[in-house]
Amino acid sequence: MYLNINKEIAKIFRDMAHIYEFLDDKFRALAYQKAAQVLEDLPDDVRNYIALGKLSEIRGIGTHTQEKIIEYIKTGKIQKYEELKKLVPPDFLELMDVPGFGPKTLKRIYQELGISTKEELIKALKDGRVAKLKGFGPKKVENMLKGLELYEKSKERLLLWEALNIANTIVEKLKTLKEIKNIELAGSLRRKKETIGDIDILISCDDKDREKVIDFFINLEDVKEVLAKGDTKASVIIKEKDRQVDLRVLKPDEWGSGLQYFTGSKEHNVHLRDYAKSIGLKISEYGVFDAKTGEKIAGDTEESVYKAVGMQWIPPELREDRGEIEAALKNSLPKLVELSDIKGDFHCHSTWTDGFNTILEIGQYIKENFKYEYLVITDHSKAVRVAHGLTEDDVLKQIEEIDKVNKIIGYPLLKKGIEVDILLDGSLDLSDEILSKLDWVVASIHTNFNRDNTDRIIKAMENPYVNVIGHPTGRIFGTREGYQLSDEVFKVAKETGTALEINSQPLRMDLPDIMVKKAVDMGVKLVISSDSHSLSNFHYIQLGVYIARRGWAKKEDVINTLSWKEVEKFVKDKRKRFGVKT
DNA sequence: GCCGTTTTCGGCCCGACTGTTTTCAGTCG
Repeated sequence: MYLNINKEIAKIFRDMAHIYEFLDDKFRALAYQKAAQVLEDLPDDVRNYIALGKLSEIRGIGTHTQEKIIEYIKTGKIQKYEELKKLVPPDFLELMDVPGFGPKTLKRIYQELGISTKEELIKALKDGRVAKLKGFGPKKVENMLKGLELYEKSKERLLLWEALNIANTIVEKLKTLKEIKNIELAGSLRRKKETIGDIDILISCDDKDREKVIDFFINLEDVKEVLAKGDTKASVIIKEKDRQVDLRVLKPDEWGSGLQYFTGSKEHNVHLRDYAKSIGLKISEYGVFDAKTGEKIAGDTEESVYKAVGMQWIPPELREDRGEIEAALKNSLPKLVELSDIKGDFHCHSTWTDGFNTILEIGQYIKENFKYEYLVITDHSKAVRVAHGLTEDDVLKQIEEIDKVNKIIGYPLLKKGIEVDILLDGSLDLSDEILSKLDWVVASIHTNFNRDNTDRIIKAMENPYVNVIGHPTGRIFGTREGYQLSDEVFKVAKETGTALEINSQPLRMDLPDIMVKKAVDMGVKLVISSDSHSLSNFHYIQLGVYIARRGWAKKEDVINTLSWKEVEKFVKDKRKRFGVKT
């Protein structure tokens, strides 16, 4: 059985794109690249789209790519791909991702030197054979070797939370320079993608101040090595995690178009510029121009850039070419949820199980550092032995403890909850009687990840006391990929009035953005949770908000934006639905 | 191979940089 068929086919399409590039058929390459992207962005198994006849409706998938997808599902392979593979040495497909290794370069090395493996190629680069080819030289060869090193390094991407912290430290230092007029993170960091390659910082200042600003940047104590320094750009490697940080300096009147361009994504920019072209405009990092007269129409702010092409300003988190351009044209972009909308947190652990802080410490910390109306304490239940999960008796005792702490705090900030375990058969490891005494119940899977868990999750959602499914896909970066959530899960969530969690732990970020979008589209409610195990963890909630925004979530989609009274209604409504007395 | 934004055929983002060239191809973001 296929573990993740969307990704498998996307991988093949990416390979095919590479092969077509190699064969100098760049537009066909583009088409396969796009189709691969679309497949990876699908929140659901591609077979379900086919069953509903909706696959070819998606922009980027046409009759021929659809046929090939169906062929793969039926036969486990794509004939055309098998044929194409014979035309390119297998190592070269990977090599095309290496900086400095374009299709033209590789093709000539293959044809003129008869080289077909990565190993041979490295040897030929080093012994001077490549440098002797016409149009090649020592510098190019040097850059290719450097590219190989960079490629190995860039395979390890930073998690968003780490990257944000590193970048913000530098931004704060830069902000102390009064010459800087604007400063923003750019690239995938500004879009809040799950993982980040390079850190891009954008600033604007007067021309005369450029040198001073760039010098200040490359002389920061965080900098380990300066890679490049020019008039408009500097690249450094910083001490922390040996990461590359690029600083780009813009002119103040090009701030908007520059920021727009450097924020990306590439796909978003291509689509945007393509559209602009169709209405007689031209967009570049220097501004929006009339294509005929060359007259500059906009560019000082990002708003002006989008406005010039008749669109709403698009929040960076949406700029992935997943329909935001069409929506912005129709003035129908959602108003995304914001951190300031969040009134409470629904998932955290105390010293009663595997948390580092007592309930009192947690309560006092939240009172001092957050403007929350409520925080639900949700320790583990007994099945999670490694965390000393709570028994029925423990739960009753903890309820008393929370009442005591609330008295000390002065108001009922802390609510009584549990992270109850979903067992292999989908039943829960605490009785309904105990669950009924709690304000809020998170149900999570902590065992048997390597199976389709649809049945377990659905059974848990059909329990009247379960309010949200914790970390729904079970993924952990670098450890487990997580299971797919079938359509059925979203349907039953909607029907039963059960929410899905956006777990904000940096290693989880679970739900992933594309599934958040699916939940939003299907009317399933979301809960953003820090899943804190220590006081500093509570700040992860910001990360969850970013993910929610990348999934197009509005305030109304997120339970944390409700007052506690409204949360209680959400809980009661579900119990009523199942005919339970409340 | 895809798509329809006064197109169902004829396009497919834009500009900078680099290294190799005597005017530009290849690559990148």
